[in-house]
Amino acid sequence: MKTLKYSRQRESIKACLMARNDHPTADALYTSIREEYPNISLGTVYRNLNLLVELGEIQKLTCGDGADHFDADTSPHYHFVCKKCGQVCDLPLAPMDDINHMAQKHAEGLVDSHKIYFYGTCKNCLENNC
Amino acid sequence: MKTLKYSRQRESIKACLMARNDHPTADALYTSIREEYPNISLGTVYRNLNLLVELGEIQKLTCGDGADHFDADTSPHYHFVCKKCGQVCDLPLAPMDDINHMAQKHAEGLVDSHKIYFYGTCKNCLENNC
DNA sequence: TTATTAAATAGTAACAATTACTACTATAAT
DNA sequence: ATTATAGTAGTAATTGTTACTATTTAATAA
Repeated sequence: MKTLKYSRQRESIKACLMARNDHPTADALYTSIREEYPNISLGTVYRNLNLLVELGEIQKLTCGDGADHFDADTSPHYHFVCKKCGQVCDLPLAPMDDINHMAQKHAEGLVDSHKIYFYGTCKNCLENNC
Repeated sequence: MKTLKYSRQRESIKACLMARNDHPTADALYTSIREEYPNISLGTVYRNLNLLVELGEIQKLTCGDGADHFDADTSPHYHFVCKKCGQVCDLPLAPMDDINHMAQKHAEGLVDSHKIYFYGTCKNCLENNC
């Protein structure tokens, strides 16, 4: 089997993601990591992000703006997406554990998880009439 | 302003989407429309799908499998995505009108809509041990 | 330590989904 | 019919992401 080997790049990617409370795309993360590791490869960022998702250490958000976003917080919570500026942020709404069961009653297959994305206009865009 | 002009291609795209209860990608729709219009262009399919989304006549689903899916039913309802085979289908769970308000209490911006994707294994994949 | 093995990397090429461009066609209003 | 303009087909370009390859690096054992 394939044993995981330490890499400072992977550590840096995870640390960098944990340090921010926005939910950056792979490319945005790549840009900020290059400040510390100027010649890290974009492929390395993508590969490690996917690996970390598989390991369950981070999660991937697909909110509909073309690029995937990443979140170091894997505990169940929801996200708000601004339709004007595209920012993605946490929405501290209590996780609805019951809705998988509610959905299960109406589903033919086996439901094991769900994602909710709320859409609207963020505070900043409201104030600046974007 | 830009006045909308009739096009048989657009009609066909909408009719074709309404006729199916799966939620095809642009490319899948393109394939089936070509049976009737053998030289319709993929760009035309994309352009019209986006136009119909803007007009609010159909909706776009971004469930995380790389390609966008389209749904002719714009009434509020949710979707189930099979993690094995990737099929996307309706989940006839009563729309939760209240959760926008619940989310609003915890959001800084203005919440106006939400999408829920349920994930799991579809009936067919369960039966066939996919 | 050094040698060995396999995982990870940088850099680049390839890929898939989508959009943009352009010359031409079709619709609708005069 | 004429004209103005939206829409199309076909293709090129763009974007986000993955695959490939030669080289480097981490873990393990001699």
